[in-house]
Amino acid sequence: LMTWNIAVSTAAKVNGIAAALELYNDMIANNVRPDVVTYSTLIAACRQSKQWQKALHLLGEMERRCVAPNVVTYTSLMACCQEAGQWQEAMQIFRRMEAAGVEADVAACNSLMSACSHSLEWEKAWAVFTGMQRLGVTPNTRSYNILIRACERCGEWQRALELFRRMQRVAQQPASVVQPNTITYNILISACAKSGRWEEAEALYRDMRSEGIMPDEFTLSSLLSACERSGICTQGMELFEEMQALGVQPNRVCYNCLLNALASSGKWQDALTVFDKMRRSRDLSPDVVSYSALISACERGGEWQRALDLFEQMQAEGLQPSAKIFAVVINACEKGGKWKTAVELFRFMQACDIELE
RNA sequence: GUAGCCUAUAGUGA
Repeated sequence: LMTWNIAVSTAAKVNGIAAALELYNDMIANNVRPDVVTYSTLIAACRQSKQWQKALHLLGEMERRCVAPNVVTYTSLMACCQEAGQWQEAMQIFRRMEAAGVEADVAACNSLMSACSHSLEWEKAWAVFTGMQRLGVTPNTRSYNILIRACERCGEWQRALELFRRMQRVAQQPASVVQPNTITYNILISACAKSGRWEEAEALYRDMRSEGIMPDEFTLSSLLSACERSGICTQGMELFEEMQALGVQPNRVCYNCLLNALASSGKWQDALTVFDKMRRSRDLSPDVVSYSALISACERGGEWQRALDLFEQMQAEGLQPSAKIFAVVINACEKGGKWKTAVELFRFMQACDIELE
């Protein structure tokens, strides 16, 4: 049975829920009785493919086969309720769990809070957090992360910061299971990035470093995104180097963020350098976003010929120019007085069935 | 030795 369960789990991870369900059917055909682990694995896999209905169906099947769900099953089920507005379903599952006499643990509470967070119900998430004490459950790092994220999502920034401070205080207590981590800081930094608060983002990053918490690709891309929105790029370049020295391997998103920051500062030469480095030193192939940023940078610098060359180059690489890229290239040609080319591009765009906003 | 929670609207044109 355990061998089957391992196979189901592996199939779900590698080939998705459909493959896992096939194995499940094979189990039954071979007269192997699936247990609670089998079902929990399958239900957890439904989350990946956002198959909330399938998860519920599996719960029904469990009951039909007289397999009792445990706390892991319910937690996985609640984790399937992260589509907007499904917090009430998650609440129902939680109550059902309690009614079945299954005790909630910290993961179950976290899963419920997370469902509330995705439904933009920070007050509900908060109520769950408060209720944990009553259930004899101690909030952990993830609990705080979820609640901070819930507040941040709902625009309750002050509350998010207060929670963060509380988290830091709780972390000081002996044998505390709470410790701000990379994700905690990433949530806060990306919130700052979204509203272009570079200084605050940078300050958080410095705190993070002084606490000895390692940044990752998300930290870097969030900070670079903050740079872009604040029209700063030299500090972004520095951060890019600094993080590599710390062992962060910038991925494509990081490069794209840096390219965007350079583009919005009009640094097309630097953007070209970064673009080449992305290819050569990291072996990352540029995507439509990369080209979009680079072409914008050239357009802003009046480099219409270069913009056109890049436009051709991306197509030679099999990339389909987006509406934004067409707009930028056409604009570049107009600025360069290349009316004829601009008109040709416009026709080509229409032939590609792309419309401008 | 097998299953669950922060992980994806935590990060780029979107």
